[in-house]
Amino acid sequence: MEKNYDHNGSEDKIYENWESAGVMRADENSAKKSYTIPLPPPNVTGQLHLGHAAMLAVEDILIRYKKMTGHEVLWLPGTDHAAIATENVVLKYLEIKSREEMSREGFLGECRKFATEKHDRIVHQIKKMGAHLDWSREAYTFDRERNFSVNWIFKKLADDGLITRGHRMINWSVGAQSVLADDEVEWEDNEEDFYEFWCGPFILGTVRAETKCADSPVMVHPTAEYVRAKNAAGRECVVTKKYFNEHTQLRKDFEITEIVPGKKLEGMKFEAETYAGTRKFWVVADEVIDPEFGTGAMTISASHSSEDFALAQKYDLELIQKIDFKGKMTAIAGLCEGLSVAAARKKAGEIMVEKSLLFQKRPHANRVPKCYRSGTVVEPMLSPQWFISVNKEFVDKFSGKKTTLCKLTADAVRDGNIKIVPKRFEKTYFQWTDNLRDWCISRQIWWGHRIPVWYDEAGKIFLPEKKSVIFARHGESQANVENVIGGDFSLTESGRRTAEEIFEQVKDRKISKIICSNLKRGKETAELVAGLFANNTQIEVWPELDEFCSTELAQKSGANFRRVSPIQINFDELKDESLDQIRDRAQSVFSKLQNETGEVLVIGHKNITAALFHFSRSDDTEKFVRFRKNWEWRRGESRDFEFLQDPRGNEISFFRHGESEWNVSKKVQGQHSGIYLTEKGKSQARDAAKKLAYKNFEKIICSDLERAIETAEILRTELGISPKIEIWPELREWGLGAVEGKNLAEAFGASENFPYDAIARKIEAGELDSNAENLEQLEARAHAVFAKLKKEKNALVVSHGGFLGILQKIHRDGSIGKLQEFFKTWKKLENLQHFSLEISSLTQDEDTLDTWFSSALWPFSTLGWPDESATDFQRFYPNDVLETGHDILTFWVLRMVMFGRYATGKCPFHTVYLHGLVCDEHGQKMSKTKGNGIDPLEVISEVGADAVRLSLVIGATPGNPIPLGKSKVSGYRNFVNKLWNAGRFVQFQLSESENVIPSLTPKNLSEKWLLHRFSEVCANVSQKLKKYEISAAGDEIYHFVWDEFCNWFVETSKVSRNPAFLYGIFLEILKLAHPLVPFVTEKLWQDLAKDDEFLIEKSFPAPDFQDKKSVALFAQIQMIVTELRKVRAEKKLPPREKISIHISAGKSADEIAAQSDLIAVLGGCSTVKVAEKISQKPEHSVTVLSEGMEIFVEIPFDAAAEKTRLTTEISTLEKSIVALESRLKNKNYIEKAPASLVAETKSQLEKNANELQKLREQLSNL
RNA sequence: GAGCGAUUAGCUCAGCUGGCUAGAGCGCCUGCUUGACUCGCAGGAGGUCACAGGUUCGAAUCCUGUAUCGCUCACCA
Repeated sequence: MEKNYDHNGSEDKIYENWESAGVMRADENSAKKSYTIPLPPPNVTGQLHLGHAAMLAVEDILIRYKKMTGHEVLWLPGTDHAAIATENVVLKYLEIKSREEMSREGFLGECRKFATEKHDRIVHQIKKMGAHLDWSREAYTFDRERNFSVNWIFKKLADDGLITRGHRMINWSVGAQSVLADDEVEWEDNEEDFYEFWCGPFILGTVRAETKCADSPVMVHPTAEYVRAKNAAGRECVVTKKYFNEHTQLRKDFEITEIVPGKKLEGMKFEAETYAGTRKFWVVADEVIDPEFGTGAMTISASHSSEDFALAQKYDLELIQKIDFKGKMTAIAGLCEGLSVAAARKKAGEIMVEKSLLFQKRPHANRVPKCYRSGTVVEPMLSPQWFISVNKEFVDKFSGKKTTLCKLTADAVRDGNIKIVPKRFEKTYFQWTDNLRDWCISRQIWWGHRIPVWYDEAGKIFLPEKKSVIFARHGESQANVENVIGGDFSLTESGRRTAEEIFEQVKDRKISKIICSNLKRGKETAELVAGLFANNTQIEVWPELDEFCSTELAQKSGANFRRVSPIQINFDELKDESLDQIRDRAQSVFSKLQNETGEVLVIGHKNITAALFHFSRSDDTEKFVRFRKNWEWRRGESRDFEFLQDPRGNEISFFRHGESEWNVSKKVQGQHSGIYLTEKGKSQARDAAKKLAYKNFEKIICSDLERAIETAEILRTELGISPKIEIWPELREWGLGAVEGKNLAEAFGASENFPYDAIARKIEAGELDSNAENLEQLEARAHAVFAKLKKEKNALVVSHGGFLGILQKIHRDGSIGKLQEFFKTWKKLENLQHFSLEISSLTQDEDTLDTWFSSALWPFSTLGWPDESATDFQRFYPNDVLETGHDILTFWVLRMVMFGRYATGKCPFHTVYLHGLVCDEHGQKMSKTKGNGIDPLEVISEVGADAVRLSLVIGATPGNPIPLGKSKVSGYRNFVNKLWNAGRFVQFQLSESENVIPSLTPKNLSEKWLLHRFSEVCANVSQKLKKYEISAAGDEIYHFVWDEFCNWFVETSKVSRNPAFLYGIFLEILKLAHPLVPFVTEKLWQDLAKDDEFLIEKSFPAPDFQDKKSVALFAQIQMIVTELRKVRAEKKLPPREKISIHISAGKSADEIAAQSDLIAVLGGCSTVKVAEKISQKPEHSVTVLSEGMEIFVEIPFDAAAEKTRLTTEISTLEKSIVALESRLKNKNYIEKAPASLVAETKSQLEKNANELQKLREQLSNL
């Protein structure tokens, strides 16, 4: 072993070993109690900083401790896509100013590439800290799985009416042409002109003179006193009394006519000139007006200030945009139109002077919001945004009670279900929950979860649709009986009966279609189930639903007739189809399913269905293998497969009326009325109705011709849901004029069923009479129908063959074009009874969601939610502890609680532990400009991760700044090295004997003492960790190892060698220290312990050894030794020079005498004589008192020096005696203080008095 | 402007529900090439616990006020 611990040589290797051995993976099947911490995901493009390091250290200690105390721990890692931050980094990296320089897809591609590249860096850095993370479950806030959760909760919120769209003030950076988050705005102190100008009789004040061109009401304070004054010229003036008194000019020129409390001003109306024209004003009183500020009156710029906007909403004022998004004045600014804000302000001032509106201009200290990126001014602007209504009531699915998101969030902490460490942050938490405003979740950036909202051309809003497909597993096949895997076998008798079981489960659903694989057992089951439905439901065979067991595997198991459970499938061995291929197949099935309408029943196979369930949300093949192992599906069992589907535009179904009398007699129908359906036509309508039953039509719209109305009525009756019928004459068949009623052959010279070609030719050629509709008319009618249909949703339209064709053609091509060509395809569709058209197409909202939206789901979106039956969710949710920096309590923690309670009904964790900001050793914030920043990776390579962890954890209390400096770090490096060297000592001792078996049986005094102390320390550490007093726990370990084990015990062990115990206790100490310093302890464990397991797999020590007597005796020995050392130091005796001592030890003489060897070695004595009482003090000796004993040390002494020593000791003793006595003299003390304390005081006094007595004797004997 | 926190040794900080002579690390001073470790060992000096009141038998600890510093939020027509 090296003399100094080489962290660089061992840490990475140890971590690799942990990882490859899989010790850090949480076993979802374990029976142990779970303990879960979600890792706050660092920015994927970020670098590890000390805040991360502190977070990792604290969480790792908790995780390792819990694991060693018998928990199944899951510490789930991941990264955050950090929307705005990443976008900015990528912009910089690409050296472009704005993302608009690229296409959306192109830019996102660059972001994705960049994020993937940087991902490995941050992950590597996290590993450097020794974090015991389950990398097999690594997640990313912007992957497919998380996107699914995001959309799911968005949909849920929307369904509960909690998502709204509204206007809201945003920070608009004119320079960057982008919205900024509040924390991206920098405030700059500025001295600006404060304009005070006339507005009718009022004098108003503002810095932003340019915005005062279209304000309407004048706001005053309701109870403040206003002065109404008039000058000789009749000019009126209304200002607060204070303002009036402060301005000599006003006092001089104006004469007070009236003093009015504000309320009387309310309702006052006047017309007044502004710099941009005359406007009407009225007066409103509101408390928000500060009568002390300015003139005590103001007007409202609703579109350019958030406070004003709030007022505008309160008083329902018109919103007038005065500045556009380019930072230029709009037309309302009159002469200032088109000017920049700064120029407009100057110009407005000049106009005010011209119009003598300006009363005065004075300097005013102001703070101006600036864009941190472009440095330009940030304008508050109004823009449409999406919100979560946090104060709106809804019915909580879990409690069944009415509540609000805000209440749910606050109550989680208020009811004690979540504890915040340190507690004082609960105040901050409540301060937020009590004043929570609607959460604006939309961001005008590209890198993020796109808002799952679509609009049609009319601006109507569409949300994703929840869709459910029923899956049922086929019945038992011959292969099951014969224990063969794969192959194409038929159902057994019992397998055939499974169909009835399936039917029972799904009979009440409106199944429109059954889909099955191309394998016999699937098809047969499907056929049997279909047969049980009265209307003989349609079956579709999808070969892509075939099971994926490989033929090789089938042969293997088939040949041996050995049962191979799917759980034993070695996915690497799948030769026929790789995991990647299975994934692609599952995903294509998924997208095909999305095109299905109505309720669909899929008869599936176990493995491919599992793949479908998994890969519909995820691309991760490794996770699929695990998922599959936990996924059970009984034969015949049905399950709902729920997913979200992008909305389609408004889809309208069209239906051609059934066969009419004239169809049979082959007469031209056109718009001729009085034609009715034949019996065949009626039954056609009834059949069709069955097929359309799943659609839940709200309305049937039909033309006003009898054959259509008749059809509509049959449909209505058959559909059984009584949609109303609306008659639209514009849905009539095209009008053919004079030929109507004639025989087809007669009219068009064609006897075929329906001579479209001939009709088309005639219409195009204009050969029909003027009563017939021409192409323009037809086209206009079709467009009118579409325009009207856009307002409908879920309607069924009953019209006529020819006109429906026109509608279809126009929908596809925009115009009729050549009818003949069109009818070539239409002919093929002649027998078609119905079709659907998407009347309007949808476009998705351009905006993305606030990063915190996806982060808020982190504690459960990583565990399989929204699938609440997911193994991980069942096993590891709720989480236990959420540990993070206190600065994001309100941003993140609060939102996790909100979404957690809302989406899962449970608090996502029970404890929130907040660490402080890491700062330098003088408490200064670390910053690049100050140059006091510390790069954790640099420090790790200098001193090792263990030392860094200790530095960040010890001496840090939750919520308070964590000071970190070089000296602190090197101090803990020294500790790690100390531990290492203790290990070296142990190894050296072991090398001196053969086959030492570690033992925890103490044989001598110091071993008993140490084991007793070790028991105490373990208990204390556990206690402290339970209370999250990590610093105190670390401190205790630090001092136990260094002071008690190294400095005392190792020294004593040199006196009486017992390698077995030394070995045993040292291994236990390694376990104790492991959560704190995992690397060095693991290294020592591997070097010393003869054990194949890693240290982390061992139990945290919890010995229960008590021996108070030995502890007391050892304390006496320690005192003696310390006193001797003091004497030696004072007398400057070199260690080589041994001393002789005599101890007068009273009753404990025998016990002390038994330890004289120990005293001799530790105290550097040549002889140690112990007696009950030594009556004669040896010559040339110094006397020291310790624990009621007298120790005579035989050394030449200097009487003068001895005198001063004794005098000072006497005086301190006297002082303490006075204090103790005065306490005991106090009656109240004796009566009110606890008896044990009083007794203790008494004995202390006695002891001190005794010592004082002896010291005085010694002094007099000198 | 509002809220929260801090003020303890030269420096950085512990001190949990009040209770022996207020602790640690670093630094400082004095010794020591003791056979695990100079990234060490032994010993030592150093504090009116910001200030002023109050509660209490008893206050660094609880309460009130003052001062200084820090953090967070809001941003003022």
